[in-house]
Amino acid sequence: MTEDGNSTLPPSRRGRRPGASGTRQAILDAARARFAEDGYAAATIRKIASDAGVNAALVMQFYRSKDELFAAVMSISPGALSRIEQAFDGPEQALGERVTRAHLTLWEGDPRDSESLLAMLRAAISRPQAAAQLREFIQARLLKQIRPRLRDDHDAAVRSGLASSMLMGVIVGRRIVQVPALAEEDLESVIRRVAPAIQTVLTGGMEV
Amino acid sequence: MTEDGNSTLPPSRRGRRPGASGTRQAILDAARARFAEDGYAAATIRKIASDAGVNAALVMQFYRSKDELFAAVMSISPGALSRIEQAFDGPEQALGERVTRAHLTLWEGDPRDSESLLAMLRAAISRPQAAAQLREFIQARLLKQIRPRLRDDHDAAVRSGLASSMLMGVIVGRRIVQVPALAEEDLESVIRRVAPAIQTVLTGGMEV
DNA sequence: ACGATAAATCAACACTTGTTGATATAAGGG
DNA sequence: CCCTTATATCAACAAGTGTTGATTTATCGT
Repeated sequence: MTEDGNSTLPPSRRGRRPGASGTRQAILDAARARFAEDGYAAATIRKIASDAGVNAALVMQFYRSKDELFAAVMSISPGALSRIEQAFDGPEQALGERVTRAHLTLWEGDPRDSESLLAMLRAAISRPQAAAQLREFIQARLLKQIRPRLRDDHDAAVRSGLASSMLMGVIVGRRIVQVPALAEEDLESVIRRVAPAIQTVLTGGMEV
Repeated sequence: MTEDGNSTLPPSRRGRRPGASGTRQAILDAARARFAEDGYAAATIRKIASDAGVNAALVMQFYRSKDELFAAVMSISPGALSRIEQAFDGPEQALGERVTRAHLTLWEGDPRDSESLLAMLRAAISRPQAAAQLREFIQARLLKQIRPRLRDDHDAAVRSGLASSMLMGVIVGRRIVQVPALAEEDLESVIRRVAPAIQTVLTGGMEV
């Protein structure tokens, strides 16, 4: 006994930890979850650091500011985006159903994407920068796809903007405000109910 | 800057001001606008007080805490609510149009109401209390009206929840995210495009 | 006129936030 | 081995937050 071997003496928790840490990614994951759950303001650096099992100062050393950390979180995988774009291929008769499904599954699918989007949405409500990002997502990505299928640009912009906004509203109702009837309803059933309405907005007549 | 360097010495701006001030209402108005514009967290007592041309401590003396001030702001006038309820009277064929119009005009009408709703929506994203309030607004008020017109309760709840959420989404797109095509479009045109979709959600078939 | 009360400001507290500089430990190349 | 670099913690700052107690000035009932 009295032998101070190797195991009993790591008193100071300071300094670099042994092995490959992967801490940077852990911080990013914690940040994404926190931003999505609490919004930008309420998601403090200290909480994020704590979630990642790390000191707050380290977060600042990796990502230089809270803003840059947020920016690092705000990205949607190209794969998810292409899945949305593909939704526009096919018979126009089922356009609403495909667009609705693509949207809702993106917003409720892989946390890597859905949490980013939720965070973006939450932040868009309090931060102009995030609002601009979401605006671009809603506008450019969808408009690019919808435009060729509709008559004139202005019409296409309004229709696609409305469709995106309404689908976004469904997400807000389900995930944020958590209207009981919506939050409990399963995704497939929601899609079945919403799709015809989106179809109406996208292709339905209004000039009648 | 803006230092008033007049030579007369109007002694100490302290103490009660002459005349009936109406300051209490001014604080409430400033708070409503700030909460709607900045959200709960970013709307500081000091900013609200400054908007009302008053010291921050006075705000605390009138409304005892920031929470109570917020609660005081969160109320929609009975008149506005009854206007919404009336929207459900009439031929079912035009139900979507009336509900859409009632909603959108409420959300974009008298600032007394629309700012409260915007503030509620913004706050719902960061504060569970506000989320519950908005949930109740979306659910109870509308469900009570829609229920008699639809077959079973579950169906009615889901349909009315979806309609409200989608309309809320349109507001978010127009007022918060500010999707250009939507923000620029005038209200009447938006109603004309959205109404058929809401009609579809409320009364349209799904079992087909 | 007087005293109670309401309306207003001031100064400060206790706390949290993002951020920074110093320091400590590990990893890796020469 | 040493020296650089990446990883980690600690302590503290400056700014901003909601909130409070003391104080000053006007209003109103008696």
